[in-house]
Amino acid sequence: MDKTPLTPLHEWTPTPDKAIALQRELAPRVEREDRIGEVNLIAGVDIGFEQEGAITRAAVVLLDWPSLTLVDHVIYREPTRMPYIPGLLSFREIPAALEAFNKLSATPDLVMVDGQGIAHPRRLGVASHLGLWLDLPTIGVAKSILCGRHDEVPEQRGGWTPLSHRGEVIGAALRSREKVKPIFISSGHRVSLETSLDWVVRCLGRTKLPEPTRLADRLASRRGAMPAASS
DNA sequence: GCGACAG
DNA sequence: ATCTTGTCGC
Repeated sequence: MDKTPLTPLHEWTPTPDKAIALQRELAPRVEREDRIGEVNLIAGVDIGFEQEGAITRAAVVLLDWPSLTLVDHVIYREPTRMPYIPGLLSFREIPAALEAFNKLSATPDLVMVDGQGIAHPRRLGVASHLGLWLDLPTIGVAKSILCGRHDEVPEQRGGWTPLSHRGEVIGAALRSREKVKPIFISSGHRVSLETSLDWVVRCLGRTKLPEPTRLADRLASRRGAMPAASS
């Protein structure tokens, strides 16, 4: 495996062409097979914005497995560095996400990210990119598709259909809840698609999004209160 | 050249 | 992503 240090995004705001070149360079380093140990802590990550998008707000929640109890949570704010460009989302969100991660009280064994993993034009969505940086198993949990297509999704909860792009299965459309539009799961780093689906389903409450992502979402967008931390 | 387009 | 209240249905 390539051990070359990754380019530090926090001190570099790339132009679109440079960002794309970096994605092509990093994509081969993403591991799509399982390389995940015992899971006791699962993290959820999401980014929100304030003041017309001028401020980026990163939120990370840490949940205990299997109780799915909130163990810790962090919110980190900083000036927004880059505009949103489809396909280059990681360059806009990762710097803030990493800062939030550094303030976490413990290192998670698995991370669920709001966005695509390898279900990306160059196979390096935000979940994969973040996984490389953290060198942790990550799963992409997206609410809509960036690229790829799929057939009808089974109606029952837990049913899924492969998401394909250019003749390759890059993820899955998952019915996380009956009678609700599916969510899109893809391996981020060090977790296979099958294992990703297992974990997402196991973390589902009676809501559309799995707990890690759902809670990070609430924190990042300033809605509702967080369940009391246990300990 | 014409759409599509994570958050 | 964000602006935003109530409301229909399981």
